[in-house]
Amino acid sequence: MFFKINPSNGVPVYEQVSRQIMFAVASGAIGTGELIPSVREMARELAINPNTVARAFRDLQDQDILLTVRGTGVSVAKGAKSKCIAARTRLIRDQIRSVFEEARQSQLSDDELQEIVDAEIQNSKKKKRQKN
Amino acid sequence: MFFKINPSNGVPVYEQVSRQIMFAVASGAIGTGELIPSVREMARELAINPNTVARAFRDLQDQDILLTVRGTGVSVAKGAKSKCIAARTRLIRDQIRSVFEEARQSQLSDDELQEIVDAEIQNSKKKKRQKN
DNA sequence: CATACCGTACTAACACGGTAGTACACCGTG
DNA sequence: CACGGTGTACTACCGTGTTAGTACGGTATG
Repeated sequence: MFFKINPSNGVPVYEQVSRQIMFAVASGAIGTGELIPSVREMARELAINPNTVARAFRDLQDQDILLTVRGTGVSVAKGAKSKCIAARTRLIRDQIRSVFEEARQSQLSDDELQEIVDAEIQNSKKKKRQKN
Repeated sequence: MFFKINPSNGVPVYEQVSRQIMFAVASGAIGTGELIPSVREMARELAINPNTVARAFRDLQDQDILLTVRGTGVSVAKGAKSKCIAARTRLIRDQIRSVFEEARQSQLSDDELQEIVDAEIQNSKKKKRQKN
């Protein structure tokens, strides 16, 4: 459970946290029923405020992705994995759609857009290979 | 000079304004030396505050893209077009890179990412055709 | 029962984006 | 010169994201 937080990203920190948890559940890094690190511990690891982590937990709890037991901790709810996989796909797709939309209205040519996308997707695959 | 502002986009309004002006210069919609609408007029058209427009103007002026003459108005600086074209490409590329980066770290598979990208780029081309 | 850890709730403070309103200096035109 | 339009500067205020600190109730463990 070591993810990265970018405080100057525009994206609220609490949303970055909830996304990363969702991603971990989607990829199976955290399994159903498994306990996740506590608010305080995660806040310490990520060097952010416990309240910010708590907010992320609350959001995920409202979506029935996390299940919290007072005094014990927070675990992954039953059926959360499929929800997280769907949410992940939706999130990435919406972002891609948004960028393409902006590219379109900026009068960037289809060819140039395709060129950039191809170059970056190759770049991304290369990084993935380096990581593995 | 009719662009769209999305106040609940996460992207600051003043940045949306400066981007749209850059895009207009890049695509040739506004030529070098040409006067652009005044702070107050643009604010009225976009239904936002004049201060927000003024901030966008100031940013572009600092980048030597706009040239302001007190009492007269704001015009497009010489050599701004190539700057705007470069900035546009950089902007789109950075956004795409950022999304791919998030997709990669979310453990989304290359195949699934490629699938989403292909579908959305087709979608984008279709919209462009509809517009023309 | 005592302790430690858990999630939760609350208030105060700060930074930033945005709005609102006002005032000022400059330029073009009549 | 007077007037209107221009960009600019400034203060005040609000909403939101974030931090900081504190306090409370519940649970596990000894």
